[in-house]
Amino acid sequence: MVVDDEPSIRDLLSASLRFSGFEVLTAADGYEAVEVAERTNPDLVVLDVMLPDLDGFEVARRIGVPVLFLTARDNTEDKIVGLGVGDDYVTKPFSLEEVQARIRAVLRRTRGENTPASRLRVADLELDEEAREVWRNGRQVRLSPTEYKLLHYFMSNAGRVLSKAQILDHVWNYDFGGDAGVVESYVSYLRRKVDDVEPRLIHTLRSVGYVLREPPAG
Amino acid sequence: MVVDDEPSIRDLLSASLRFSGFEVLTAADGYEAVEVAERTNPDLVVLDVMLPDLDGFEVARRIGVPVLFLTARDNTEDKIVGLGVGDDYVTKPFSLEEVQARIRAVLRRTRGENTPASRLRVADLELDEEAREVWRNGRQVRLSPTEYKLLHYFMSNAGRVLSKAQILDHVWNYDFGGDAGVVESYVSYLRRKVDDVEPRLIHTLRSVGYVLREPPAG
DNA sequence: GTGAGCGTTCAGCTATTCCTCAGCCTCCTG
DNA sequence: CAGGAGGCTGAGGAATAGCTGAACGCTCAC
Repeated sequence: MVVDDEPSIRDLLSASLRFSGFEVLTAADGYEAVEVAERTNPDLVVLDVMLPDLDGFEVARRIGVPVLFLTARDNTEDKIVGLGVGDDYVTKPFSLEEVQARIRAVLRRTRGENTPASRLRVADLELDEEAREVWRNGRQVRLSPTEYKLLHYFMSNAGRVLSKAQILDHVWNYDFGGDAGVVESYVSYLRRKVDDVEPRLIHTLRSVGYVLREPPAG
Repeated sequence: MVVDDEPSIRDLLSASLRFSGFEVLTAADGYEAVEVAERTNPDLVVLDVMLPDLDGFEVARRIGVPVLFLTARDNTEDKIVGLGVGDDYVTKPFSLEEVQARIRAVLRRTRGENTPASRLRVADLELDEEAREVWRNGRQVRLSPTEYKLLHYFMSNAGRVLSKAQILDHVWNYDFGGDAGVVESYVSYLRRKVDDVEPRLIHTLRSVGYVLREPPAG
């Protein structure tokens, strides 16, 4: 369930989550959130701390399911203490990759240990979501947060062609004002760090985008 | 079994204990506690001294299973010590690490000596829960209470990435109002005391958190 | 009362990271 | 083959997260 009073945020999140295969309900304020949660018992609630009526914490306390808080990065950032066990928070403005990663982490934590180890693999490139580690050709690679998010996006969409605009929308914060040049920079960083051996996995499709995939045998 | 009339405390404790693998029942007042305890015969009861109906001492007397008392840091604390009731106690506000440590200690004591010596180990870093002793590289290290709790939390979650918020929620009291800077300070203390030799075990994941683990061979 | 140990805050410093930009390269087209 | 659009990447400046020494109270034991 997604709870935010700003429709743009609500739509952004629910569309992105639905696309990733989640079933999503939404609520625009605290009372509606409590009501819907009690009726449907969602697995997880993405919850803005700042709601017009009830405080986000109050909502969380009342509905008693795992929560991922959304909070502004201003003065109150550090006030997010007293999270329930397994809960987490993300600061606005966020990136969709960030939110989805946190959601999966919370679900993994609260659903118990039966969740399979989350490990993405394409050829000899491996990414461990839990440990946040990346390996290429048996060698561990150190990535900065943005590099990691970008590679994660590539790997969870391996074989799919991604335009720079798509990449920007998922990996960068939703308020990012710059142009797509930054994507080129980070693709360049990634190539140097994880794609400097054969077979090359990150391919440029001129004036279309990029794709990460194992080249065909031929 | 967790007995407290405040829902937030009840939820905090039961979620945390469930996550650690305990089976948890809850009760909100004294009569319910006695009733549930008689029916289910729990291994241990975490019991608030101050209940709306029955006195916590009275509940403990009636149900006759090992008890960990929760109490305010006031004269009832002295009462517990004076009466010699209960098997141990923790003062509110507590930290989850504290409560879990006490629970395990009580269970170890009341279940007899068959419990294996609880000793955590990561590389040449060792922690003896019973003796509350820490060794690195064959050398014993003296830690303050908070340093010990933090290291214990790290070691029981070795290999798992922990955010500062998570650390704050487990190691610090639930009413702690400060910001996450204090975690950085304590990580710094720990590094100086137990992580000043190779291989380094406490690793910073910038803008994500920390992880304690043996660095991979690669 | 006094001193030691402890918890917490804070500020200066360092290292990392992010982003922009400009120049060069590559590919495509005519 | 010339030109241009699109792409690549090194350099650099600004912002940020994290580290740590120092200071300040608080508690507790003596």
